[in-house]
Amino acid sequence: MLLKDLPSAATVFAEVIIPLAIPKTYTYVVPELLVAGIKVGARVEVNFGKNKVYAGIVAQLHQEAPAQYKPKPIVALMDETPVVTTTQLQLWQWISQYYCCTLGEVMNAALPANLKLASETRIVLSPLYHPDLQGLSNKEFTILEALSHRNELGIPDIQDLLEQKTVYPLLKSLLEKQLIYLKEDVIQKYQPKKVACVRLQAPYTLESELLSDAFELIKRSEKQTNLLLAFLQLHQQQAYIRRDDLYKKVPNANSSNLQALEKKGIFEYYEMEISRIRELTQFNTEQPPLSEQQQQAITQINSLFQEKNVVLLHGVTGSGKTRVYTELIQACLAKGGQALYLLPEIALTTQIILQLQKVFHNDVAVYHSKLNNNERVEVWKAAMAGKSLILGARSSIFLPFKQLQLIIVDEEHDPSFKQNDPNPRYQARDTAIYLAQLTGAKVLLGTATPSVESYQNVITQKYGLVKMPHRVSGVEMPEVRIVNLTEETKNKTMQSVFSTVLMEEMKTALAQKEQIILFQNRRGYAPILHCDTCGWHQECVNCDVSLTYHKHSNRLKCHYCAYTMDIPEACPACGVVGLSMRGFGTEKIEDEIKIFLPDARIARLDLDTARSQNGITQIIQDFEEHRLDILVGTQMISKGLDFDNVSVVGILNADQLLQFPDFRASERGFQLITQVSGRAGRQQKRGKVIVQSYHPNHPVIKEVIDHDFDTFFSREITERKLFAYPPFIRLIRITLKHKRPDVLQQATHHFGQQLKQHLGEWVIGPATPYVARVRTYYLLDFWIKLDRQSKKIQFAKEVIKNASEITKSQSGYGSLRINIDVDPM
DNA sequence: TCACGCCTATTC
DNA sequence: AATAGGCGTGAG
Repeated sequence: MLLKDLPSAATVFAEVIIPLAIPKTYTYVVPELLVAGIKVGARVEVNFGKNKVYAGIVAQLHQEAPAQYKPKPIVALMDETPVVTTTQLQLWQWISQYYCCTLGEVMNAALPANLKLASETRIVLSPLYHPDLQGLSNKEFTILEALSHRNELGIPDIQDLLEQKTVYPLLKSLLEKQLIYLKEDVIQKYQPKKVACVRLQAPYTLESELLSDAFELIKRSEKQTNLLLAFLQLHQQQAYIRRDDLYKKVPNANSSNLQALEKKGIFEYYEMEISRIRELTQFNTEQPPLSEQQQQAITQINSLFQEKNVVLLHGVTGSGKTRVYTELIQACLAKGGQALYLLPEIALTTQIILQLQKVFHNDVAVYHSKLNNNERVEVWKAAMAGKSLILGARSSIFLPFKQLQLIIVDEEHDPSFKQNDPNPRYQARDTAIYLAQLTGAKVLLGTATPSVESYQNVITQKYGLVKMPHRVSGVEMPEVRIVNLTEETKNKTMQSVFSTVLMEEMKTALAQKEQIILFQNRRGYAPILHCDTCGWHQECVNCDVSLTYHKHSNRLKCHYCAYTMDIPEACPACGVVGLSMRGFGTEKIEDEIKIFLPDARIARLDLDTARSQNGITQIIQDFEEHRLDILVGTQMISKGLDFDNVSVVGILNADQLLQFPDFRASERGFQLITQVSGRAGRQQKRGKVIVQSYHPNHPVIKEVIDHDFDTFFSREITERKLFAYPPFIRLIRITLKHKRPDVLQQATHHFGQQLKQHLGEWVIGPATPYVARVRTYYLLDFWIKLDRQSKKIQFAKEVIKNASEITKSQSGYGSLRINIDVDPM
């Protein structure tokens, strides 16, 4: 070995997180030139694999040379200051360990796309190319042809061009013939937003008397004079003047007028980097005074925070929890802390954003999935710079907080805090509690319907509890009435899907110009297209579910994958013409109301109507401002919306809400019905809730009617204990997926044996899940029930990881997918 | 005979 | 996750 190959004693190595689903960090040499500048938490450009370039995050720096291999060098540093704090790295580590996924997957979820880096192989034409070249294959020629028209192509472009996936051999041969080059570009994607602005040129300044000279200079041009006047006027209100603002102020001015001013040495143009975080111009700091109940709650929360890190605020719908939050946030900010306000994505409507912006002005930044990438980076940087309040959905726990002192998790019970599908399958509420431990912050969980887990933590004294049992300003809880659908059907008093009682209440409400919400947790028109003769019904070709009929598109749609198809004219099984519809969804309800109440203004809020951009906001705003009388919706309408004129809420089929195929059925049902009911009667008047059900004696329905959370909880917790479900045990679900059912069977057997060998009777399964095939993959589940000692849990996770490694490495099981879901919901 | 597709190992 | 290399199958 040559002397120069020997690592000197001072050689520095970096452990780098690569944004992929690979289990470890990778070790790179830090070239001597970069040693001084490299930092933990900063991004570095590294080569990975044969010819890939990634932006990795430095997780650790050390001097232990790896013995087994010669590490590659870091290509370049991408940041002078870290983009990720050490606290975040600790959080990532915890998530990857607790939720059984790789650090790379956490990194992918945590980092806004623009802070990641794209390694895009671009193909460029070589000057050696000539159109008359001989000896090229058709495909090679096609590529070169395309390149001579466009000067650059990506791999996906070429795949599209040739309509085939494997293009690499072709490119390789072209590379060997030196007809193309590869341009391996690492592209920095984030671009600050810039706007064209105008300022005074030296020697002119705002106050100087020289300005009169300027006016003198342009006195013959009315437009130029107006422009200068407009400029001075705008300067009273804002720090910088956009060119577009000037045009708005002086509508008849054009660019030649401005250019004239520039030529005369009065104005000059410059590019200003502006923030994409929308700035609010209207201020209104006045908050309503605290009610006695709110004041008490705040006092209790603060005193509980002395001894507990987490407090549960159990306040009925309409008790004014938000006002309590704002008070606590203000106190936190006053101490120089940052606060994070987490809530379900769908509840992040303009309603709550505006409400908080009115109090906190530009101290609020909003972070959610609808932001574009540049906006995300700006919120990221704002958080790092110490932005006071971040309002955000699930993923905002990943922001780089500097001084986090308070986390509020609103609608704490909401299942959407759990990410279910791609890794990391994390529960944002639980992760937030861990994050708070890292930063020394306090956590307030707020809800009208606490999750069984959280409430059990109250019972065991782990969390503090504060109650707000009354609605603001003495409004009564809504009156909940139950309608027995079995009887109504028997007595033929149903009008389509509406009972007489509901119909009458709706008519009364409309007559008094009050609004109505109808809740049906099923979208589409009819969930089943059914042949009455032979019993056939249409299933999805990719999944084990029946297709839902959507009237709007007049097609059958799968709610698990993207599949849609035309309606068969006749039954494909027996040939009888005329299939009938079974069941009903939001779309049908909307249609039916139009028949019975033709004058009512109706809108529908579900995944189908909300998909179109701004859909949700528009519909909610219309409803708020009384341009609509009736809102029909799925569970979307149950989340954090406050309307002040709703007097009737109808739940069309409560049984459906109690039929979730798992142990959380009752909990979900109780939460949904209570939350939807809570939309009724919020200002002066007591609202009415009509619950239609075939099983009016179901205990959960009784408990909802009585607004009796305590009875619900004690009954539910007894059952959870009896049947060994969370919160008494810890649950891990492992799903195995394969396109071929026989292979899946074998692999599952193999995998199950290993699990059972180490975990014994803790392993349940394999069991066929509720939907046994999704997107052409067959599924089988294992459930692991563990007692809550952390040692055992850690051991079980190791066993699961090993078993999946071993099973996947077995020949024939290469394309087997194994998903591990810790604390599934 | 080579091209394509499927499977497997590997990535510092 | 991405991808190169190994090996088995099919049309010229």
